[in-house]
Amino acid sequence: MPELPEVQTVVNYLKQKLPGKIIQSVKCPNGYTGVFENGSLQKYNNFLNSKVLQSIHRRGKFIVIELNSGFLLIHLRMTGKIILEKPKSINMKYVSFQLKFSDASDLFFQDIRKFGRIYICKNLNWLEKILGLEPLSNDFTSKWLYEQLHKRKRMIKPLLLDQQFIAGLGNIYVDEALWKSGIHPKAISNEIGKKRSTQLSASIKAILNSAISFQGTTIINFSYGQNNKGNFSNELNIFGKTDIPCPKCSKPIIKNFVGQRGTHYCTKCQKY
DNA sequence: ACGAATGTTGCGGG
DNA sequence: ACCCGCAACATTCG
Repeated sequence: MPELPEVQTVVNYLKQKLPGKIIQSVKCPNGYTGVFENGSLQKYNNFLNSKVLQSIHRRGKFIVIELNSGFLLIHLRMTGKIILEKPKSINMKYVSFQLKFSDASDLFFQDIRKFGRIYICKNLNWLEKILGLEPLSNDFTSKWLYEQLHKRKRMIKPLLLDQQFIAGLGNIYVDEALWKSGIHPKAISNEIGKKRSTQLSASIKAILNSAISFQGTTIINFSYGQNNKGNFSNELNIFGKTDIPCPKCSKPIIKNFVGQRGTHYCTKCQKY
């Protein structure tokens, strides 16, 4: 259930391992062909065969692998996991995508819930169309955020989760950022003042950067490489802390649904 | 034992 | 434009 920091962590890991590898073939070990977002296994084989993996970066929650011609993208969704060194006990039942490289190594995409998707494309124009601003980019300023919040009239939490608005935030970090900036998850975007809006943009950047430095958050099953876990779990203030005293005011933290997403917040610290 | 919930996203409908 | 409900799927928790 990777969000921006987890995807960045995976990308940082892949960067040291993948560049230079040459694809020999594509497999779908468990037969779940729904993993191929744009075409059949046959088409993926045709497109990827003999391609050289070059640079790797993150855009939103997408892992973008640049090939010598075209791109290979991976979206982990809820339970997707990339494994490079084959463990003795890998359960191929959950591996829906596999790359075999010319040096006899492999990339396994293991995905228990099968929501993850693999994309192939010639360019990234379509991606830029569907994704909003990168929250860690220089363009994401307090001024930008304030203006954007006031152009709309939406509940702040669903808005922050909207990938077309800001790319990369998910349930954990939105809850954390709203708590840190004292904003109620149901607050209406254009009613958030300059001060808290500025606080929000700063909180988003600070939390994401901190989470990246801790290799992300593992709650249930995020891991990368050889089962490395994210260490930001210990740094969470609000997510998953139902009934635990708020670190700021000691009032027990509430969990409710906001826009169909489980949402943690403090009714004393977070105001409309 | 069974229904509900899980960190994601996309769709259709109002 | 936006919100809601539900869908994809498997596992775990209460």
